[in-house]
Amino acid sequence: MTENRWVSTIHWRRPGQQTRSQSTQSALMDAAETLIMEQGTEATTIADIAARAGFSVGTVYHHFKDKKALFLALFARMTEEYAALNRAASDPAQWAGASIADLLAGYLEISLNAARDAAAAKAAASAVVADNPELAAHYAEIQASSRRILLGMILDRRAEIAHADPDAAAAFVVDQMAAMLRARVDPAQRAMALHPIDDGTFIENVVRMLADYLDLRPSP
Amino acid sequence: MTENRWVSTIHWRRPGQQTRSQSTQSALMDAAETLIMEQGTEATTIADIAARAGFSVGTVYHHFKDKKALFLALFARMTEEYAALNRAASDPAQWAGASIADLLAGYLEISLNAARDAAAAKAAASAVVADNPELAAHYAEIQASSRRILLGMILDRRAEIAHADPDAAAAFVVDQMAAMLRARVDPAQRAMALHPIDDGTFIENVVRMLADYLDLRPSP
DNA sequence: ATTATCTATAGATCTATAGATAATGC
DNA sequence: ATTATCTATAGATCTATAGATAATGC
Repeated sequence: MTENRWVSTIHWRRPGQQTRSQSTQSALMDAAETLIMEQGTEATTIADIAARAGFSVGTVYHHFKDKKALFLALFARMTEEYAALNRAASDPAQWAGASIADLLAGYLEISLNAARDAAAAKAAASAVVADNPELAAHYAEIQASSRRILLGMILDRRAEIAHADPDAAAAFVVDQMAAMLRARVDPAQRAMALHPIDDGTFIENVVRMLADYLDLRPSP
Repeated sequence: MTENRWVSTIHWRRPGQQTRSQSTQSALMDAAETLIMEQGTEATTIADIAARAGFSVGTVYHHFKDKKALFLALFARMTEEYAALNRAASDPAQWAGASIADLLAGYLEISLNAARDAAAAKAAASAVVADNPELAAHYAEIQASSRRILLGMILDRRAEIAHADPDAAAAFVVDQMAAMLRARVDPAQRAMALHPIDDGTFIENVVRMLADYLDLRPSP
């Protein structure tokens, strides 16, 4: 084994070195992601992952130091995708002229789309975090940062808020919106809904509820 | 081994037969519950459970047919406790004279208290359900039934609702309240909150938000 | 006598590695 | 020549059982 084949903190193969093998790594990670979502982390064996991706057990260990390294790589991949989405969505220029209600609706729409596209990645990342408490803080911070950005953009439009305590009300609204979004996106929670509605209706009504609470009025 | 020692569908020891051994069963189940919450179902071994409860591996198998039976027993125990709480809380007599806002606040308060008391049981039950998809429907139904009862009680007071579509609005409100409650109770989600508030403030503001959405007015 | 518990272990998995073979790069 | 892959397997766990011993019940 060559030196420095594994980045020490996040033990997977340094990307870009062997372009040829990257598709194998992706295939293994995709397989792991799907299997974790189907049956959880512990029940997902290396042999399972190899078979699902169409490789052998040895190949998995050629690309990843051990099982944990593969799972950490999965977490890092999901994290990066999320951060990229976040950067794109929180570009202030994109929201010039938008009202608070526009911001809320936009956040909900972007999040619902992302959740649909990256359902497997998110579910797998959650499962990995559950088994690796050392990641929990980082994961929480990633989630919180996107909300903090939204909160900042809302508070830039504080003049629209007629609620007696705009700062507390805005933070409350962002937290509760996140809770409603989470329940909407989590299949287990969604199965318990009394009243199935489509995404458009969901967004519309959540925004109305939050806007009423903030007591929004057109900015001067 | 005697015949019929295990109830076939839910494979654990028929209760009441050997009163003497029930405390052992409870101790094993309590240990399993704690361990599952700490490290998940797969990582929790029979040896772990036995050691935590102060018994040997053989004892676990004397009381439970296999690992799955122990987990199903845990699920059933939590289910029964939840159903009992539900029966108590949904007694219409208890809510005579209550407004819709009172109902919402009451539901939130009861749920928060129950969640605090039964955090381990709920977390363990969720983990068990995640590994046993055949339970998911039953679990969802249990959760949904408590919401359905609440919805029924709200609709009995339909006259208070000035929203254009009282039925849809009430169902939406109950679903979103459940989402906010869930986020409040789940430690992982709670860690991401931007704005930490105490239970009383949480209840007060959620009720205000939901009441505004329903556009409640005093019943005639 | 019957039930509860313990000790010891067989059998089944699963992780990770060693060593051989096939595919690419210079 | 170097990297990717496969096959085969050692070593570590973990589940579940068999058989012996201790504790209770009649």
